[in-house]
Amino acid sequence: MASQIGGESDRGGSRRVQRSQGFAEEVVNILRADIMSLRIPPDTRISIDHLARELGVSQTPIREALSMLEAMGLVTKRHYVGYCSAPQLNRKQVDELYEMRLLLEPYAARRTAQRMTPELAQTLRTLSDAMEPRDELESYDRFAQLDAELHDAIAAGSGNDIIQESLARLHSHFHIFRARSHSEVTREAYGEHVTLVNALTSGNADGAEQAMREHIQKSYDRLLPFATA
Amino acid sequence: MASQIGGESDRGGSRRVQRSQGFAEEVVNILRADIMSLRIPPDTRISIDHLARELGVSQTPIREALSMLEAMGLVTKRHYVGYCSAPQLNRKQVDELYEMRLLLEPYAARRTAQRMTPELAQTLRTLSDAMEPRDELESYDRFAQLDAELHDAIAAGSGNDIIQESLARLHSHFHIFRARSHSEVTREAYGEHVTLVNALTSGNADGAEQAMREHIQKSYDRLLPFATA
DNA sequence: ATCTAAAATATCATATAGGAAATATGACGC
DNA sequence: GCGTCATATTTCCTATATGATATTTTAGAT
Repeated sequence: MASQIGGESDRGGSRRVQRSQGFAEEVVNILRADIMSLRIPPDTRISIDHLARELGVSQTPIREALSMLEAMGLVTKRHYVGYCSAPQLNRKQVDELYEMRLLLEPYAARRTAQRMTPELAQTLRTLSDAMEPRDELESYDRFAQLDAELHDAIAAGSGNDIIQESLARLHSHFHIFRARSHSEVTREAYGEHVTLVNALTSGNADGAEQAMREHIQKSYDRLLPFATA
Repeated sequence: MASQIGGESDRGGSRRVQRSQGFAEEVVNILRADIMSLRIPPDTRISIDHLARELGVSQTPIREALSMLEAMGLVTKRHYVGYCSAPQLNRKQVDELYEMRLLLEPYAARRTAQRMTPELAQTLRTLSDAMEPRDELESYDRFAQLDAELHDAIAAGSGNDIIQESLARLHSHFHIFRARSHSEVTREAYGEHVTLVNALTSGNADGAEQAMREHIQKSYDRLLPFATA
């Protein structure tokens, strides 16, 4: 078994949930952030009552939150055993993920280019600029966050909410796999993003579709060496 | 307010849950079946404690089940108000759904044709044959069920589990929209399915992809007259 | 008669308690 | 020393109780 999450040791008992809408939703946000940031490593037990004590709420909202995360595929459940964060993606799953991204994202980029507005162009440029690798010490977490926002903005720009939502779901699964990557990776990706955003903001549908396709393929090539199984 | 689900009147108090894995999972299956079969109409209140009394379990597993269904998008939740079955899909959502199907399913059909096995060919033929409109009185529910199984079998045949799962999710949303349809619709769809299965089982990748594309487009044309908003 | 406002009710949200299963611990025999 | 079995503990699963909020009903005034 891997390490245990939910014990009294981590987080020093600080971070309490604050009632915004409901406890369950807040717990979902906390756990999703913890899982996607790898603060909770993959395939790690998540104890209900430890978590309840740590967050200072009862077990009921915790169970609701874990049920939702289970439906999202971010945690798994075994009867009378408990919840686990989702395991690492294996090689086959990474292949499948990129196969699907290649079907959806280039098309979304094409549609977004066709529907481009000045406001969206500004948003894309801002995101792309923020990813410029000016500081070598910049964390990969930040890069991953901005990368996710950029791809989500492009998906949203396509006007198809269902595709956008599906891609967001894929991305959350994908996060579990990502490696803490090196500066050359972010530098390469930056250049591809610039090419992509240029095609998008100029309304070049063919160019945007092609740039997205190449970007995803190169992203796959960069990622593959880190594949475990 | 629309009608109320969960009262003591419907189902005559028969159908009790039987412990197989956990109550929550069983409740999810019951509610999903009820929603997809339109036994629970769209946009209908789902009361927690009524449901708990009806199924003979406490509120906790009910809440877990509803949380999962909410994450799946089959029910919506408002704080301190309760759960509702998802509303009808509007015109835009139907368009988006078919736009995405056209991206995934023809490709899946192509891959499935390339990977065809005798066992899968037999399965597809069996499903296709079962949908032959021999009996005019046959229920549309049964047709929809077989149609879902056929498309799922093709998606599974592609070898890409993530695409298969995504399509299954789309399909469950789609069920909410479907109209109780007429015999000519099932007859048309049957012919298209035969063409599709023939291309698939003969390993004709181009033909399968094209047949799937045309089938989905025609399915869209058949469905559109029923779009509400 | 209609509209407003306050009380009553129904339902949700959370907390707590007890029973059931699985896992961890330790003793015993080989 | 190693494997097996019984016990103890942990953790989960379900049920029930309490408090909070929205909705409905009802009483009163205009």
